[in-house]
Amino acid sequence: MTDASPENESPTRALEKLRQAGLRPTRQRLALARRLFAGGDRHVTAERLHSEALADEAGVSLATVYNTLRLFEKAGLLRALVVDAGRSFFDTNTAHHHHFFFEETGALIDVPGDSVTVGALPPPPPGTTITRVDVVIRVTGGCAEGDDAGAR
Amino acid sequence: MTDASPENESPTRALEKLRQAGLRPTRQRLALARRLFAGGDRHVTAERLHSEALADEAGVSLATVYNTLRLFEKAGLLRALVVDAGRSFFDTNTAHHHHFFFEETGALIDVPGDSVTVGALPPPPPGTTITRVDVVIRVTGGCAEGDDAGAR
DNA sequence: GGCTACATTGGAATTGTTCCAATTTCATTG
DNA sequence: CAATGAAATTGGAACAATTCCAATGTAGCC
Repeated sequence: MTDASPENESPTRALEKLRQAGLRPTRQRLALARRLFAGGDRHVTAERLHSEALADEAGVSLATVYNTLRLFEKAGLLRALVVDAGRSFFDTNTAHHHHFFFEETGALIDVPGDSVTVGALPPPPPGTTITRVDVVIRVTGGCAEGDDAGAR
Repeated sequence: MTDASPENESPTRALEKLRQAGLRPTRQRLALARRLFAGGDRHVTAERLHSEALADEAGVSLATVYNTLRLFEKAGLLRALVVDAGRSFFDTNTAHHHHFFFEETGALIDVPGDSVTVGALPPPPPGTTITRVDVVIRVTGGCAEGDDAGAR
């Protein structure tokens, strides 16, 4: 990741995401967006993203990581989710889907495809609307290998 | 849930819970257990239980509330759940069930009966075992009235 | 009653996150 | 290309929830 090479596509994907959300493409945001959206779907904590981003040319402060993550979330680029006490994960997959959570390692991975089906939903309490249904499948054992394994 | 005691008074129920879990029935534990198990199912945060317990004759410190909640959880008397960033709820209903979460108020209530059915579960990642499946139905609007409404 | 192991406690320490005021960068316009 | 105002970034302080710790208190047993 030197200067923006015109023919390289990964830097462009990040930029596109920012444009699409109408956010000013600053150096820091690009660095973070690149880490978030370059590969496949990810589940990151702020701390982890920060420590990764320290390696990037443009240093990014922890405060900015938090600002940016919340910003991206508001812009619909990320989905926040809380599974474990005292930590938020940000999921780059904003489509409707569910998760496996490895209790030992604290890792989180997507449940493949539509292999979880929530049958009949109960009627929401009067006057309320369902915004989202989260299914978390907690598992133990095995050596979990999500993209966040070892984050604990 | 299994054995009905001869004289099920609320104070006794708490004592029974402690006995059944093999925990020493101290004044503080009894006070907390009474608040937790006297009525129907509850979802409390440590802070809330603490502020309630301050009204009891035997004052209970916040540290003890935390100790006790974790202890009760380990003993299977409570189930911890995390829905919102930075707060744990303790659920007195340890049976398998799911929740509505009111995004505005931060309240949590049980989903009635078995009205949520999780259809086919995906195979857990190799080498792991499913310990639990949590379904959280997030709702907005309406004036949420769980037993924790206003806790925010 | 006295012993010992376990409980409780206040307060300090930790952790994850937000807030804030000062500085830097971005994009625009002259 | 320099000046300019708005928006972004930053370090560090502030915060909230929780855990840790060492000192003190209590339950249950001989």
